Amino acid sequence: MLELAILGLLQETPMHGYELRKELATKLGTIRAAISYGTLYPTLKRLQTAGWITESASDPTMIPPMTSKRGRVVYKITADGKERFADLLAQAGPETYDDAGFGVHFAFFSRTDRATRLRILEGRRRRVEERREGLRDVLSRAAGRLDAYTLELQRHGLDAAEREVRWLEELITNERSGRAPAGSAGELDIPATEPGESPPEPPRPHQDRP
Amino acid sequence: MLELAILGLLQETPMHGYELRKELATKLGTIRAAISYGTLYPTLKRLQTAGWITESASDPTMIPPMTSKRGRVVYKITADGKERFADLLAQAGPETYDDAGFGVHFAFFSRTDRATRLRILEGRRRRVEERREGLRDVLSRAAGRLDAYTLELQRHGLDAAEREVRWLEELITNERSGRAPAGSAGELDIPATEPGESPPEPPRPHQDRP
DNA sequence: GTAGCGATGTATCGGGCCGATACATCGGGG
DNA sequence: CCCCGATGTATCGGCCCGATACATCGCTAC
Repeated sequence: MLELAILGLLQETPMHGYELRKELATKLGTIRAAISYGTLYPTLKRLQTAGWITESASDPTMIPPMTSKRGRVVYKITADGKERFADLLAQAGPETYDDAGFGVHFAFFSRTDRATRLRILEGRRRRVEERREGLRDVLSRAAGRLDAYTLELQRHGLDAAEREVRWLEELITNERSGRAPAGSAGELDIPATEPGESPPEPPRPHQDRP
Repeated sequence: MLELAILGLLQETPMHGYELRKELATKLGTIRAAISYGTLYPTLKRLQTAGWITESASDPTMIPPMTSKRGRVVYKITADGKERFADLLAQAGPETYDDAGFGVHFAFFSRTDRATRLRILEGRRRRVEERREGLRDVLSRAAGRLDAYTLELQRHGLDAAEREVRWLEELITNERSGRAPAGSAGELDIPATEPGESPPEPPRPHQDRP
């Protein structure tokens, strides 16, 4: 999961670990509060070993001071890494539909073609619906067996599940009719890839108002 | 976290692993789908080593057949284990306020005294409020920097956070005025603690839902 | 000036939890 | 009679986390 997120961010611009962590935190703030360094650095090492990213010392953005005793390490995505990123984005395993997996995929939807977006949204919807049904079962069948607080917890969970299904339904409808999310702001932004890199991102059929 | 949940369930009645997993799934269905055996069995071993639970072979509920080649293993909580459970229930570290930690604690609120309940609810509220503020910041300050999908994700997360704060607020109010959750069903059940232990579980008024 | 402090920055270690996998028994339906 | 799905116990590799350690930079306070 982290792999996908890191590759995605490095595709926009090279970064060092600390920066990466902050970007991760704002981009995936809904999913996980902040990635631990105990996760980040080993993962970066792993990606490097696999050849998806490369490490280059000292950073040009820090021009004047920085006597560089121990320079920061800047990570950059490779061609193989970009390929890997595209693969991860498009392919959907079961882990694509849990909270974390879905969140990461969704966060990079602007780099995903519409067919894949729909596939993922529908997969996620199915997942949440199953969860919702499970909770309904518990609340109807096992109601007498559980104490008031446990029941309240289930009720709150059920409410959240129902709400998410509705949210997903709305997103799916929008996708089908060729609209961007909905949003109050949000430019079409992020060119990121050089011209002539990937076929995705269909004509971008504008977006009309809510 | 799992430790607390297992101790809590075994306090009600002895069980074997498979059963434990199912109970865990229904009681904590909102928190984690189903606990993995790769987690459960090592944890049970750990609890056993620590002396909180004991393992006894073959199960009386399976009276007639069961030629018992490899009997099921029934786990039972010890006196030390009950003490440990009480400690874990009352003490609140930072991990008590994340999604999983809070969920488990809340699920055992009927075994917790009111003061602790309030402390935990307020701690959780603070946590969720921080998260909410973080999301608001991103949405106002970094809005132009993020694509439409990422923004939509943040918006949805913000909505969920606001909703949870309201939910917690309601629960806190109820606690202060000496009411149980709200519930549609759910007996006062589970004596569990010997008489003369805690004052909790006051009467239960009502409150409707939409 | 210098001492502390908070932000920036890289890195490791022990441990919890997960998914995949293996293996074994039991009741029932085809 | 045989296979299948539910019941049941158990291990292994691997991801990810929190705690910890260490070093530099720019700022404020004394």
